[in-house]
Parts: sequence; structure tokens; C-alpha cells
Amino acid sequence: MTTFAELGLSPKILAAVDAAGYTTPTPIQAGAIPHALERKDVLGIAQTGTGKTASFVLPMLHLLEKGRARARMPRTLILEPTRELAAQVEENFVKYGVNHRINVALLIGGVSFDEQERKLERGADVLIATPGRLLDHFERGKLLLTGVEILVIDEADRMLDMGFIPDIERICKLIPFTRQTLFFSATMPAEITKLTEQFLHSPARVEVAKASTTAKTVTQRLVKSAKKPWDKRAVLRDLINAEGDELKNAIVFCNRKMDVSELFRSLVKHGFDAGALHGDMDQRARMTMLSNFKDGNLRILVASDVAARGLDIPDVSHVFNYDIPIHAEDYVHRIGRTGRAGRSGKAFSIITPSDTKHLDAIEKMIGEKIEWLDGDLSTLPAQEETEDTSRRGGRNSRGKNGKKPRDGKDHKEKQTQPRNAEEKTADAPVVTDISAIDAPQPVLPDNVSLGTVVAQEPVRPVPHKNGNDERRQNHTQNGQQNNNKRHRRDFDDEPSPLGFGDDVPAFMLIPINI
DNA sequence: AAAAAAT
Repeated sequence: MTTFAELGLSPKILAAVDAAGYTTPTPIQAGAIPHALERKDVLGIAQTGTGKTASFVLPMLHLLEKGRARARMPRTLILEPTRELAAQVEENFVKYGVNHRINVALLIGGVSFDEQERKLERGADVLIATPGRLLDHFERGKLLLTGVEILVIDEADRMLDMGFIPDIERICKLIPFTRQTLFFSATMPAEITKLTEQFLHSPARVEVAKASTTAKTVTQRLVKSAKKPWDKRAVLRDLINAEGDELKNAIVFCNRKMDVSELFRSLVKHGFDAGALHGDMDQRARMTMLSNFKDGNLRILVASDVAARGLDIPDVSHVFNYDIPIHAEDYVHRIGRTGRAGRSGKAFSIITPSDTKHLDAIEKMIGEKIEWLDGDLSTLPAQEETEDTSRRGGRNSRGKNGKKPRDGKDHKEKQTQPRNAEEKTADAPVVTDISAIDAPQPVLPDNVSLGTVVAQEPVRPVPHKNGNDERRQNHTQNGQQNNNKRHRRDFDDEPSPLGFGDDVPAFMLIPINI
């Protein structure tokens, strides 16, 4: 079996790898590193969790040992689809670069430009960036890409999903033809193949066996539930409680950011050690949540698919699909967060009657039927509910009289009853303001989870620019860094209006059909 | 039925 020493890496790097506790390269590392050291282009086809990051970080460190960076002219560039992934790659440079003197700059959105600019000015050996912020710096003239010797494009298929390909093409064209390109993708759809033909020069193709779609070490179960949020939340709480001490830490996936916030607040209210992670949260809160979870200071992380792929969170004991993913491949990515490195893991998916289509697609894709934990949907107690009130009725009632739905009679008994029952059991510290999730947070001691701290230190409201505003609105501590794309309601223990509440402008009540 | 990413 190959060792790292045989790959041709410098002594400094070997020492760092050794110190990090690694002795044997993974297949993608053994395959890609020698080619990368020969300055050849590499096309790496590998899933996350295969040691892909080190397969470009290590040879990059080797090649950076000669020469120095000049101001505003980074020597290497790594493109990542999400901010968390970019930050994770930076951590790898810290880990493997302990014996090197290299400047690394992380260019991601959601944080201030100043420090990023300072690092560019000082001369960066390695630039790790998400496409948007990189182009932003470029357009501001803070950055010259003409000195880039190595370009890494990571998670290319995900970049495609996210609509980044035009940005990637643009960035590639700004970098000299003579560069070396290391290109990684988990899958090779036609668009990605086209991109590699365009930007790679006779690449060495390194493909590692696709980790069997769902690791054998993961126990998968389906759990039936009625479709109302409070039903699903109760099912989830029962599941978590039933797992007891076996559940060391868990990621709970929701399909929508709003549901992440809602479920997070509900779990905290019910006394669970929970945190939230989604793309509309303030960047600092995102980072804090993730690092607390990684460090074991947070037991349950409720997340959108921002956490589904690539994030290196070792040793997650449980994954819950609070919502079954809409795209079958996301199921594999999500449950792949557990059962890593041969450890055992459990993945529970909550299934409601309207989820059967997506479930079928998932089972078809993974080529197996997933077992039900406690009887399939046919054993679900009948719901006397029909189409009427829950969605359309509720919305119309608000539209017509402009009242909050909780005041009206439109809500059935059935709907308010269980919700109240749930609320009564609340005994945990309560997060008093939704902006606590979305606004900048004070720096927290490492051993304190964000969920707990925000309960003690609610974010103070800041007056609106116009001063006279009594309506609820988003507030941040200093007016900057508001990533919210839509109005967020305050957290007040009650179902509250999602829109303007009582202040709906007349024109907004005109029905539209698009 | 969504999420992600520049502001």
C-alpha cells in the first residue's frame, strides 16, 4: 500500500500530515497527488468524504514552497460553492501548512471586505473563494488574477446546481492559459464534461469508486407522520427521546429555511440542545453554530441543504430528515453525514402521506426499500381533514379581513388544539427574538451553544432609519449585515402573520395569477 | 414543494 512518503511530497508536508495523524493516503489522494506534483491538470471524480480536499491542498503546499506572493496577485485560487466549504478548506491549509509560511485569504460573502482586502494587499499565496465575492473584489480592482499558477475548482457539479457556471467560466478566462487546473466533481453531467473540455488541458483523470450509494454502516428507517408541522415536530421529538444516549449528535434536515428556523425554535423551547444553520442566517451565526456543533457543544443541528454536502463533520450519530428531500440524490448526501469512516449511524426520515412520490424516487435511486420503523403510512390514524382550511382557507381569511389568522375562526379546533398542547410543555429557555438567529451575535465562549446564549442576551431592537416606525421589522445590531431576503417575524410563542399582519396595503390584496 | 451565492 502506498504511503504519503511515496507520493513525492516535501518533508515539511509529510511532517504536518504525520502530526495530523494520517499515514496512508486515500485513493483519490494517491491518484491525484503525483499528477498534481508533475504540474498536470487533474480531473478528480470523487464524492466528499473521500479525502478530496487534501488531494489538492497537499500538492499546492508543495508547489508554493518556491516563490512569494505579490500584492493583489494571488498565486493560487480555489473556488468553492458555499461559504462553509471555503472556510473548511482554509482550515485544511492551517492544519497541513503548520510548517509553511504562507498567506491564505478567504474571500466569502456575508463578512466585511476590509480584512479580506488587507490580506489581498499583503499578497496571498492561496485564495479560497466563493464566486460572487471573488468577482466583487475583482470588479473593485483589488485583485489581479494574472499571477494565478494553480486553479482549483471544487464541487463542480454543485456549482452547476447553484447556477455558478457562468461565473466560473468568467473567472477561468481571467486566469492565464498557462496555469495548472485541478477540477473536482462528484458526478459528470454533460455540462460539467463540456466545462472540463473547455478549461482542462489533457488532464489526468482520477476516479474513485463511488462510495456505495448508502453506506452499509447506516441504519435507515422511515417514520410515518401526519403532515401538519406540529405532528411532525412531535414525531421528531419522540424519535430523539427514544434514541436516548445513543444519540450523541444529530443533524435534522428541513427543505426550507423557514422551517429550519421554526423547528429550531420549537426544539429549543422543548428543552433540546439545538442550533440552526441555513443560508439566510448571519454569517457569524452560521460559523458559530457550525463550530459549536463540530466541537460537540451543540447536540442537534437543524439545517437546510447548505449542510447536506461536503461539510466535514466527523462522527454524527444520527441524521433526521424532518422533510424528505425533493431531489433523490440529496437523500444520499444527507444521510452520508452519518456512518462515516466505518462508524455506525442512524438515519430516520419522517414520511407524510404527501411524500410518497419523493420516497418512491429515493428508493428507486438507492435500489432498495427502506424499512419502516413502526408500520407504514397505511397504519397512520386517519386524518379527517380535507383540502379546505389549512392552506387556502387560512390565507384567504387573512386576505379578506386583514386579520391575523389566530384571531379568526377560520382555524379549526384541530389545528389549534395540538399546537397549544405543545406550547404548554415548554420549559426550556426561550429564544425571544427571531433576529437572534439572523442577526450578528456577540462572540461566544467556545463551550456555550448559541441557542443558550441568545436566550440570555436578546438582541436589542434598533430604531428604523425613519425613526417613527412602530411596525415590527428586522433589526441588526449595527445596521450592516442583514442578509434577510424577506420579512421575518419576531418570535412570540404564537402563530403570527407572515406578511404585513394588520397593515396590508390594499394593492397587495388584489389576487394575481401568473 | 428548495437551497445556495454579491449587495
